[in-house]
Amino acid sequence: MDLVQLEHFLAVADERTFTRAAERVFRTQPALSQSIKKLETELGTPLFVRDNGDVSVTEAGRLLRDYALRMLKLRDEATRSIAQLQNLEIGTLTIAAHESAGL
Amino acid sequence: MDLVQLEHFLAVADERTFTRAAERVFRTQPALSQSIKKLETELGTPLFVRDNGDVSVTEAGRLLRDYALRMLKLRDEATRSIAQLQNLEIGTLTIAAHESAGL
DNA sequence: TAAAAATACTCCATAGGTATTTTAT
DNA sequence: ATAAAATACCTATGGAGTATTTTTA
Repeated sequence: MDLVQLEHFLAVADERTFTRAAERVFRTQPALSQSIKKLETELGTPLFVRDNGDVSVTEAGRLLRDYALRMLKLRDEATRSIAQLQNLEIGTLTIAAHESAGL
Repeated sequence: MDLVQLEHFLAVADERTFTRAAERVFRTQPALSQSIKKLETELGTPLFVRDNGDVSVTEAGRLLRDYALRMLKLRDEATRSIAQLQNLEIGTLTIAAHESAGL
């Protein structure tokens, strides 16, 4: 299980078709099918039911969806707060330059 | 950023040397150095300070550590709860077999 | 000098693409 | 007959290994 697989999984869960989900994550449909299949194999259970008309999420899929959303949200938070920290550091440097120039 | 990189990162943060961390995650030292470097490049900031004796985590590293722990914990939780769901389903199937046999 | 980290390079596993077939309505 | 998913096959990227060179305590 990795974060890219989880993005693929969420795309299919949301779009309810592999083709549309593939567009959303900028992959081809076969690539996405493989990605999902690999995840299902690793977890040992199907995440989607394909036999009827459209694609629907299984009970295991419903469970995973919640965790996936939380993990991806944490990743985004982490990225943003680290970027913000860098901005703060740059800001501090600027002020320090001002002060030493003034003295 | 992916979950494997985060495991590598946590190993270095804990062990405070790339060599020991590499053993812990069953990789070679150069592989681990590359893995960390790639993460640092992506985040645009160093995660460790190497210039003194041992390896210590930077401010950005301290931030990331918290998120990494939470993400990996969620992954483990997800895996376990899906596995548990499967056990429940197998249990249900067994009972159903019992009942239909009994009737 | 003796540790550990960085660098150079090589290789191969696999993620992802194209082409095609199968499935279902 | 059409649209979507699965399958087959191929290629290229990059993750990880071995060997070696810095680095620093």
